[in-house]
Amino acid sequence: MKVASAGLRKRLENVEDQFVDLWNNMGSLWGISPTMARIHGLLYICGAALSMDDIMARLGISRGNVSMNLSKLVEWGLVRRVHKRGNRKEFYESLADVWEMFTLVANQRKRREIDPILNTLKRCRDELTPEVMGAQAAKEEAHMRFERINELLKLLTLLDGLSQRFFESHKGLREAVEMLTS
Amino acid sequence: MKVASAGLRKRLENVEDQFVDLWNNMGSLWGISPTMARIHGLLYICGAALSMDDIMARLGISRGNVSMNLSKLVEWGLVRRVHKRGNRKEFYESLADVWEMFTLVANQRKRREIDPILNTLKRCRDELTPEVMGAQAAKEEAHMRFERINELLKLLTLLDGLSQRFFESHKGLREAVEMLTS
DNA sequence: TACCATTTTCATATCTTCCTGAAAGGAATA
DNA sequence: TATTCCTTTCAGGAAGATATGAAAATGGTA
Repeated sequence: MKVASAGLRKRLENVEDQFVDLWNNMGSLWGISPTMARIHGLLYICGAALSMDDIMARLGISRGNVSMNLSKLVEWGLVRRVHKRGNRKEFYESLADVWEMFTLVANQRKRREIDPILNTLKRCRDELTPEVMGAQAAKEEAHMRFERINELLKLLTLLDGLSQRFFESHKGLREAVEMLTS
Repeated sequence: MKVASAGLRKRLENVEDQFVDLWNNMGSLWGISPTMARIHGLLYICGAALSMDDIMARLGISRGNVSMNLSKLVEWGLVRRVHKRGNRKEFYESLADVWEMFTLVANQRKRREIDPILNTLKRCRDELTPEVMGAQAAKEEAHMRFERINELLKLLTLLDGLSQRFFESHKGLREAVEMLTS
């Protein structure tokens, strides 16, 4: 019962720490480096605009590290820079809308990772067609490989379509909710 | 035009190499280590049962490495051991059904990674309820954090439900197809 | 049981990724 | 323009993840 009657500040910090740690682990799932995730986690859970020094102190991370990861977060669009008038420092704050955050990441990963994969797969498949291989394409070995690649393409295209549908805009969210509650 | 009239074997190897390489990159997406992915890629695209020596030779990987990664693949259920009678060696072959492979990985990652995250999140949320915090829970700072965690939980629970629906069984596949073609 | 073929394990080496701190760069103020 | 405050960059180092290869274990065969 060590936090039974702890001060508010202490309790909040306790929750924040747990959350940051959780976000840290989730990073790999989102394809985000752990430290980047921790910083973002802190900004999200605090809900306030923090300065680099705040973040350094709170997470025990060096200045350079914070700086680089913050710029990546800004690039991703998960975090935005905030100027406070009368203060030279820059502050940073996270998007507040989880759905927006999620679709941002999903769409970017699709573009950066999924689409290239689909293209390579198509190239592979095409190298096994009769147009390219001539009579050799009919050989069992070639045909089987063609089929396997094709199956994969069909599945990935399907998943791609689904994710488009759900993550492309805010409408997807509503649709998803309806789908599960109907 | 270097492969214009190449031998069948050579052409197949060429495609196989591309595919293995692609799989290697996809590994990170599936939460699978690159080498593990390469081995699995090779087994999938070849569609045959290969021995450890085959794999070592084809991918240029050491025996110990192949051994360890193969056992992980077997653990995951993506690859099965095959005994050929009259041959002491063990052979390994990949599942052939891409949908099955996908659901296997999805379900396992859910269990290993998503579920623990959901639990931690719930714990975090509960620490911010009036039951635990008393009057402090009403403070703006505490309430805001509670809301943010709750929003996140709602979204993740939704996504979790969707994935359940799609990846739990073969029915999910049909449903997904219908959804996109309707 | 002794032998041989094969696989597994694990200490060590290698590679990659990430982090630090100090120096350089920028931009607001005086 | 000089000064001050703050941020970015990056070479070098630390930590972590992977791979190797040889020794130990396993399990079939004679």
